[in-house]
Order: sequence, then C-alpha cells, then structure tokens
Amino acid sequence: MHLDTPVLNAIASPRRREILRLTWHQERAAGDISRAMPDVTFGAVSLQLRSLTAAGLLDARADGRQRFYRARRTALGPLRLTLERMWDDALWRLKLAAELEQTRRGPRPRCRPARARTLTRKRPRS
Amino acid sequence: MHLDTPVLNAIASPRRREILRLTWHQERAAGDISRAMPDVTFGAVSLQLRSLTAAGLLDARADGRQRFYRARRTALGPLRLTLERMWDDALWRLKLAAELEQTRRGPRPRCRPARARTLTRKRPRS
DNA sequence: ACATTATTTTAGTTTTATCTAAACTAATTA
DNA sequence: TAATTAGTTTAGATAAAACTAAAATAATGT
Repeated sequence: MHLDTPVLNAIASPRRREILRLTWHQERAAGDISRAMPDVTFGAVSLQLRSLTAAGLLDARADGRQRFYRARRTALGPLRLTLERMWDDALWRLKLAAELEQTRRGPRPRCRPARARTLTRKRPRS
Repeated sequence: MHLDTPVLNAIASPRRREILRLTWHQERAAGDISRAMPDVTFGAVSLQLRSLTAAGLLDARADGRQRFYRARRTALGPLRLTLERMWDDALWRLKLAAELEQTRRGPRPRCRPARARTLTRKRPRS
C-alpha cells in the first residue's frame, strides 16, 4: 500500500477530507460539491478537486458541461476504514465543521460571494 | 482511534516522519536526532520535536541537560503498521531521502551551519 | 564564578498553501 | 449567434509553515 506524502497531505486538510466524504458513496458534480461548501468559492473547490485528483484520491468523469467526481476509496489503504468510522461518528462531524471555519487560510471574503454575474465578453478569444 | 488533524498533519511532513522513524524503537536525545538530520539546524529540529510532542506523537523525558524523545507508537493507530512497513522498505527510504532534500521550506542556509560558537553573555539575566 | 554543553526560544525571512475575484473555456439553450 | 450554465484557470492577496541566526536557559564541568 502506498500512502505517500501527497496522499497524506491531501487527507491532512479538513477541507479535502470533507470533499472525500461527499464523494465517498456516490459521484457528485463539482457544482454539487461546491454548493455543499458555501463558505468558499467555486474556484477554491475546483482547485481542491484538482489536487485530490492529482494525488490519486478522486476519479473524474465529464458529462456534458458537468464534471463528476468520486472518491477512490482503495487509494486510501489502511486509512479507508478510519475515515469511514470518523464520518459515521456524530461528534466527529461537529469537530470537522468547527475546523472548517477555524482553519481557513487565504484572504477572507470582503463581500458576499457574488456569483451569477452576467458577463459580456471583453476580448475575442484570440 | 483518534487521528485528528494535528496528527495527520504531523505525519504528512517527511521531516517529522523521519523523526518518528528515528525514535521509533529507542528513545533518542534531541542532539542525536539533530545530528541525524544534518541539512537543518538544531533549532529547526527542536521546533519539530515540539510540534510532534504537542500532537501527542512523541514522549519527552529530561535527564541532566539532555532531553530524550521517543515515538508514541500507539497514537498512530491504524497508521502504525503502515509506517513500519514503509521504513522496512529500502525503496521507500530512498524516496524519503529524496523528499527531504526537495521539499525544503523556509530560507536556505546562506553559509555552513556554524555551530559551536563561543558566546560571551551580552546582558545579565535580569 | 566562568566556561561548556545541550537544548529551547525568539525574531525575522522565505516558501508554500489556501483563498478571492475575475477571466477564461466549453457545452447547451434560446 | 448570443446568452446561459458549469467548470477551470490565472493573478494576486494573506496566512501559516519551515526554516535560520542568534539569544536565552539550564545543567554540568573547571
């Protein structure tokens, strides 16, 4: 079993663990995952999806304009059961929720996320 | 079994994993550990010893002017066997050595470590 | 008392991670 | 073809981590 530094790093982050939890039993579209984490932007979620995929912990599948992600459960080796047990534990869910708020990095949002901006294209696509 | 974020974070770092390996089967003095990691200063090692102790992954014992550290093997739960297997694997040892050089953070040393400076005390200890 | 040895702590620097905002890409719909 | 929808990517900001150099602490020699 592997468990190299990228994998260990991926699961050390509560944010990425939450994504793994969401995609554990069923695949989910990126937007679906993003909607489940309203405290960060879609862009931030997309980056985490990328790093999890790069670490081999997520499988990605495109369908139309959606991209579906699903946890690669076998890639977690001996941690698989540990994580599953943590997610079944109500106390742990509370702990994770608290961590997700406390361990934020990067700039805090100045205003509301402000999505759904109508955007008239500025430049032609070269 | 616990495996909370501080613990996962601790073992995600190759540097800290190396300290755990060194103190896995026998306790070792801080200086002994530092000498086994010549690419960083004693101060850097001391800080990592502190964070590992804070995460509950090391036990510390003072004897004279030395401080002995020893891995708390049980604190690693299901990762215990995984780490042990990794350390017994010659290929993994090479991989770790490579990572320790590549994944350096912080400022690179400008000159040789320059230890053993004779230092006449500047200020009285108030 | 002073020097030495072992280690920790502090202050400051550099690197990396995580984020936002906005631009971009691509598929779909009107 | 233009607008909408879903998602990624980029540039820039800020926080945290990992380090160094030097000072501080504390036990032990001399």
